[in-house]
Amino acid sequence: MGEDNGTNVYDPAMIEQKWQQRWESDGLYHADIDHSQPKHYALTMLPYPSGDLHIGHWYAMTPSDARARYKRMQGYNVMFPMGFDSFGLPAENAAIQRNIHPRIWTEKNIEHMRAQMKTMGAMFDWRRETISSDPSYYRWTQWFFIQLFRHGLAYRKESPVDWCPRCNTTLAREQVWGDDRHCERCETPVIKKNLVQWFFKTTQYAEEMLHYDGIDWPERVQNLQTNWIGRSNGAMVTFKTAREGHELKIFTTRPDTLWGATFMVLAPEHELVKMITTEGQKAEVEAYVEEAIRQTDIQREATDKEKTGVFTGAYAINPVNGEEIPIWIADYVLPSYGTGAIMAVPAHDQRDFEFARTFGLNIRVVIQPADMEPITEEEMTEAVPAKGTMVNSGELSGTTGDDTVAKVCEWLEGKGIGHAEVQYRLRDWLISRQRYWGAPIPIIHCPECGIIPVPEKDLPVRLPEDVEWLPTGESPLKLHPTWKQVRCPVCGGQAERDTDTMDTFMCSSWYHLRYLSPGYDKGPWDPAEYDYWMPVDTYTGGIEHANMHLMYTRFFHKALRDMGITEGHEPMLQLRNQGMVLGEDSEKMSKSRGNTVAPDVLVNKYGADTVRAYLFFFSRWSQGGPWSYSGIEGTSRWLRRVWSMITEDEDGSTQASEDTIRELRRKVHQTLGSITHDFEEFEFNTIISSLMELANNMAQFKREGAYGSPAWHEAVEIYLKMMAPVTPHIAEEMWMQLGKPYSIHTQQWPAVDEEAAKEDEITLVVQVNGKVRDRIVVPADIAEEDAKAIALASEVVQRFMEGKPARKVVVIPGRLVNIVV
RNA sequence: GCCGAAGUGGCGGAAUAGGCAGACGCGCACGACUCAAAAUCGUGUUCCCUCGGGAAUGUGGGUUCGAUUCCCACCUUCGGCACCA
Repeated sequence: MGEDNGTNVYDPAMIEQKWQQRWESDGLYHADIDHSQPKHYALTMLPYPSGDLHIGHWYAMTPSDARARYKRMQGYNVMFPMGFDSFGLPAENAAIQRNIHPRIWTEKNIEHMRAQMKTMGAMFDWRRETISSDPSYYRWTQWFFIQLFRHGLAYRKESPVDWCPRCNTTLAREQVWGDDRHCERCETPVIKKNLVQWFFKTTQYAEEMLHYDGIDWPERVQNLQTNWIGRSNGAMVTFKTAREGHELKIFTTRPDTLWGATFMVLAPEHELVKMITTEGQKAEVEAYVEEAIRQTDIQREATDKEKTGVFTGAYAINPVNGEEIPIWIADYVLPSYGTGAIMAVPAHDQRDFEFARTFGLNIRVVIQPADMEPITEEEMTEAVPAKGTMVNSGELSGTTGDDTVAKVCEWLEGKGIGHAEVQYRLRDWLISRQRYWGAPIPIIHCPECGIIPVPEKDLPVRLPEDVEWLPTGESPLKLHPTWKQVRCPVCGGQAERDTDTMDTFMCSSWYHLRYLSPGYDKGPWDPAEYDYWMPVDTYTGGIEHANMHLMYTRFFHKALRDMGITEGHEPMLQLRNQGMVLGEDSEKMSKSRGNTVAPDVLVNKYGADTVRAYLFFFSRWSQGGPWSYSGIEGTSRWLRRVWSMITEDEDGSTQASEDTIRELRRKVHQTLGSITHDFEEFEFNTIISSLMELANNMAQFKREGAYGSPAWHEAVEIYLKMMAPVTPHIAEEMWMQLGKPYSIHTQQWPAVDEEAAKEDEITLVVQVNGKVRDRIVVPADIAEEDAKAIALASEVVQRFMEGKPARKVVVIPGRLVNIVV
């Protein structure tokens, strides 16, 4: 063993480069269809090519890689692809600031990041690399748009949408964050604009997306998605205006309070406002509407502000009791939820209560909770939202119990004035972006024929190369002199292309499908590849995508399923989320804080294996946490120790005792058992601790003369196989130095020898009144009675029993005896 | 306000079908090697103590022979949603 010059020091830079080249030239990580093996599609979220790989990328990708490698050693045919989500704004900003074409900027970044990524030593099959800004990719993104359009799932409408004044584009609801409603990307507060935009009907799948049957996704993600979809049960009830008899539908979750409705409120934007406002109220109403629309969402949605509103002069008839009640408008009613109109029940809804008190409107109690004193309108200081017995509610007075709402719905239905209804908070997905660097929306606007999809044979609709960005902030596609000029595919007349591009989340909704066959040109993917690899077995990535990418991709899959394009109900069976690596100051890493950690520098100093191992080790993967430069020294030390333990001969000629050999094998197989479990559960930190612990034990056994024994050879072989997924280079190098067949990464994951792992002796813990008083080494299979006898015989135990008789003795076989006196 | 997650040594974190709290690592201390230092190796390291023990997993209760783990209430931190009818 050892190098020619006699020294054999661990030189990560040398061995990592060597093996990366060898693996690549051998195509060791190529994943091809092989029906003789079970498949495993492992996927980690693809990065945006920002230009520099940061430690967060390593944190997301290398554990995912280790898991994929483990699966491969378990006998699965594993595909682990990588690509780039390469459309998006930063490319365009670079174009504006530095006068580089977004395509060139993106290509350069991809090239650089690909090279950086290769230093990770991950098992990416680069033949399957997919780049979403490539025309061969966005051709199919556009094709999907057309399929959605044909199936009525893509539509255009004018509505008030969120506009980022800095990015000069509209944003989806999910991309507007925080109390100040800022742009997810540049943090500028958004404003509202009334624009005609394309939407996808995500709401059509709201109900289905609430169900997570058959998928193993974290509760947390399910929770976030469920909250975001925001299902609420209630009733739809039709009121009518008193004079003209206009229908006025409202949604309520409390139909049991219908008899307490003393007025109605419409959103200022409600279509009926103009029609019903009386001549006398017109001026006041118009002024209010104008003011409401002018306000920003933040001003308008501030929950702590005083209630404002205006009477329309009109009245509605409450269908449950025929009462005439006034119709007001107020900005606390949102146009975008329910029907944009409510019945107001001030006695039982705090918002309505405040409104009623501000404007002196009637309050009527119609619910009496069981555990409260009888409530009266005069004495109320706040609304009583609790459920209870219906009172003052005509023939339904006295109705009570958990099913009150259901009973009322049934009654409403019988009368033909309403029915049970479900509302969702989820909105349709706004996908139009007024920017250049995205997939052009493949639509032609013809003055004669209307909205016409680009014929599939004409796809892709390519982005023009010769573009310039004007300070107006408008999209170069709109300003381009000729690009939008096109013949209508139907009538042949002069028409115009849609100059908007698609939200990049559209590109990432199906990238996992393009990996199947990135070069395929007869369809978005090769059906044979689809049949073998789909669905994705394990998907890993950041939790921040719970309400964006992960919802869009589910929507996309379900929509395609209903068109007969995909199969199954979900695209990704198992999802796991990593946490975030923070700076040493426990703050989020950022250049402005100066607390970033550069992986390239670390790789140069320690080698990729150490960086990988430290990232696995320092915290629970799902949790993340602060980086530590002194912490990584510990993992570096561990790898150097393992290196010398395995590659250096032992000088001494001691012969290990049988006990030592037995103990060595026991530790090895016990560790194998726990590491196997940890790989299944994504518990990477304890994989490393177990490996460290075993290395400490093995070093001890080596000193005791175990070196060179069959048990030692077995231990080393198993040790290297367990290391292989986490530190692939050093494992491969030591494997080779031991003369084992290339490659360690194609070896079978070892099986636990249960017999070897079994303990012969255990330390029996003896407690008196629940406190540990003695520890006695006994045979592992000791009988309960014997354990009890030994425990009671202990001198220490007798001292603590103080001569009192044992009232009760609890024996947990193999663990402890608790004596109660 | 609503939904969810988390509180364990000086630090990062282990341990939950209820059974030895603090694995593993960092840091620190001491020792070996060295002229010396670094590196490396070894030993120790929750706190208090009258060296018999005692206390301790955010706080207070409860269930249990026994609770970091289960139940109730509260405090703190973080994430998401929020005039959503």
